[in-house]
Amino acid sequence: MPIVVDKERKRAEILEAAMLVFASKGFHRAKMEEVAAAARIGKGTIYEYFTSKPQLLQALHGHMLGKLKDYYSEKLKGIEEPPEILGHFLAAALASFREWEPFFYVFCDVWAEAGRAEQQNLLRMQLREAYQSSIDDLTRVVEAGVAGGFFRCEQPRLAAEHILACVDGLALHWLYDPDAFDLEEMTGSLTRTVLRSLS
Amino acid sequence: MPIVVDKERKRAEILEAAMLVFASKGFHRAKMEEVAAAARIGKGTIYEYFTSKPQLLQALHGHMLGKLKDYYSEKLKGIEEPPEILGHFLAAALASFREWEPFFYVFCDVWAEAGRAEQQNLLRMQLREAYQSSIDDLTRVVEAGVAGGFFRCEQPRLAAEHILACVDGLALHWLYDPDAFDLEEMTGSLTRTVLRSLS
Amino acid sequence: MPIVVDKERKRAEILEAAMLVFASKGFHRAKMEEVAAAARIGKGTIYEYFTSKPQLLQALHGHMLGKLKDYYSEKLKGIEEPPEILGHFLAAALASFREWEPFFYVFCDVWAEAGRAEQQNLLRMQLREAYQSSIDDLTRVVEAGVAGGFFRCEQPRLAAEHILACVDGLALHWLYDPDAFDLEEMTGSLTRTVLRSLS
Amino acid sequence: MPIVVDKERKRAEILEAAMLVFASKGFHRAKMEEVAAAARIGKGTIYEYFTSKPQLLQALHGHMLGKLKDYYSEKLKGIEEPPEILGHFLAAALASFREWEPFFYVFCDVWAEAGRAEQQNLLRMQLREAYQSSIDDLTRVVEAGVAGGFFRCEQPRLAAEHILACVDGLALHWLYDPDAFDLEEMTGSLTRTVLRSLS
DNA sequence: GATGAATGAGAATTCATTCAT
DNA sequence: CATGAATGAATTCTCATTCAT
Repeated sequence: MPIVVDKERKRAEILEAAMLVFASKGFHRAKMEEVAAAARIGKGTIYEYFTSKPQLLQALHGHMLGKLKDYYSEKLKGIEEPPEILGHFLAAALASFREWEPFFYVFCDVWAEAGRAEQQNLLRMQLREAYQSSIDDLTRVVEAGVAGGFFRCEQPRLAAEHILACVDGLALHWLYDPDAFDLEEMTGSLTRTVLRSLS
Repeated sequence: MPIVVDKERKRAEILEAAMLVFASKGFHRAKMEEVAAAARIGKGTIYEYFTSKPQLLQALHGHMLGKLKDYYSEKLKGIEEPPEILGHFLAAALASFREWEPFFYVFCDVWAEAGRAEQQNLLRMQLREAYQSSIDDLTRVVEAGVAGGFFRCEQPRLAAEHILACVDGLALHWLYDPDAFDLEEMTGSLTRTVLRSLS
Repeated sequence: MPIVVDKERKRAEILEAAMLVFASKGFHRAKMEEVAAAARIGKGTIYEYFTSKPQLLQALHGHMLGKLKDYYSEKLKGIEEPPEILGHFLAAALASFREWEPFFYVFCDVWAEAGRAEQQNLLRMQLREAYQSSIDDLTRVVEAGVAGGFFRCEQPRLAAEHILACVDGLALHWLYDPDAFDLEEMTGSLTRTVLRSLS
Repeated sequence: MPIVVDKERKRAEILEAAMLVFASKGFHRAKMEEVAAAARIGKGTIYEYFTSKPQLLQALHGHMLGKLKDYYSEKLKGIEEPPEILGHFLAAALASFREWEPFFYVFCDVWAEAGRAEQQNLLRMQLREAYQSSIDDLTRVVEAGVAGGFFRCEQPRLAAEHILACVDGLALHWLYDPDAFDLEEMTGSLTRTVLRSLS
């Protein structure tokens, strides 16, 4: 089914274009026309793939979540021991600040958009689910670590929350002040702190 | 004889109105007219106090930072021992999620706006300075704790970063999913984790 | 397949509409919406062809200069003898007061707008060039008349200035007081005076 | 009645301020507040002396006409012979281009404003009367010249029209292109042409 | 399916004017 | 009288979206 593949590819191209444009100009300042230009298609064509600008952002968000998931899968492939998983996760997370910087700018737009509850607010639901899912994954790692005798932790889910919150908070801080701290140094420091707090 | 007006008070009233309106509708969806209505003044009057909508957001951000500072001063008044300071700080921080919820919504707008560098981008600079200042304060607490024999910590500044990042990340998560965790439980858990990581 | 439009024709239609609207209400009192309505298009469409209201005026000015040029070319076609050229020119000029009355109203707006130097002030430059060009043309006629033994004139350029200034001044006066003088009578009188001053 | 004198003086000060502001920014771009600032009074005070912005322009126009009249009276004082009067008038007129440059900018605004007939349009009537009056004066000079045997002229009023139109046209041209011609040279040339055309 | 010309709802901002002091 | 804080009508310009081709 080559036509379907083609459609899928074009959709992805639009999303990539949207990401770059939204990241550099901000969701509200970016024009659909600019996204179209970046995707090398006509303005009207976007509407063949997405119903509206907010929906495009939501789709982009979903797309980004998927790419992040792939990124982590890749980085954590074959790693078995919970402490190691955590270490690699943190390293991957902090490394992503630089590698996926545009993502984080778009995330800020998502946060700003998802904030106010509206007609269903799919964006907010999507955000929530993504968070839940991440916490779930991380909680499982911590639990596995406890089960395997690596960690000691009475409330694994709360610990997972701490870890993820820390990563998000650092991302935000780093985004607005890349000189605030050294990413490599921070990776080491954070890993040590997290592992120590679980021992 | 010209009408005498407390310009400072009126300015503050507009800022309070802007905060509520921006928080509930989002910066971009909110109209200046709505802010004016909320402040019970005419549309044009806002421009006697602020030069533009973005500048109003920036001023609001500064206003909010000031109020948060006062809030923390109040909550930490008279507390001397570093571990206690940290505990009260964390309690105050998590309590502020609920108490100052509108602030956090506006912060999301600020993050989205501050992201893209424009004419100087005062917003970004203001954000950066506020962050630096918070980190400085927290670092000093950790250092005092080390000096007083309460804590052990080789890189107080990085520890301060961890703590602040964690708070911010939790705020964000809680904002979009108030059921994600119980605030009181989290306060205890976070305090324990932080204090343990410094012992 | 995109809609094919004769952009040039549409542009001209907007300019014609703008001329009528500006002429009847004045540049500053006319709304873009009125121009659009007169051109039977949507408000936003004007901005597909012109970047701003002042730019529309400038474009209109250029358009009018072109039409005036065509008008004179037409009126003077095939006339060879310098005295005859001058006579026909003056007749055409005074006749244009009535025929192109809207033009002159718009010229008043142009004069008022072009006055103050701003970002380059294309309007002023355009005005200057048009004037220069007219003076050049008229000077050449006078010179040809001198060369052909029809006229005696030591400073043809200054003479050309007199003639053109006289026409413009009369236009202005007639515009605000059509009863000030009889156009036909004035045409004869002016022609006689000009020709006598060159003999 | 010192109070009345004071009122009159203040009114004149506002008019002088308005002239400078209107001349430099244009009637429509100038703000009442700027006029007030230039007159060193409060914004509201203008309305104690003038009922509206258009009325201020109209009053200013009247004020300027008066000053011009005084200027010419002064320049032509004691001159009796019609040819000399004409010569001095033309010299004064062209000299005024430089000396009273702001006047001419404001005149452009007046032309643009007076153009469209509205509720009575006092401005237009004022303009017309001023023109009539000038033509009358000039006609009388020509007639006196004819009577005195200095000139030969069958239609003195039309001749007066030519002269005045020429001056106005030159003013306009010079205003937008001060390099178009040399004022002194033009004065001589114009005087010679005018006197010759009347001989 | 793709396009981009056309659209008009919508919002920020301006500024002449008013009027309480 | 003079003032300048307050106002809101008015207008430009933007841009997401539509739809004829």
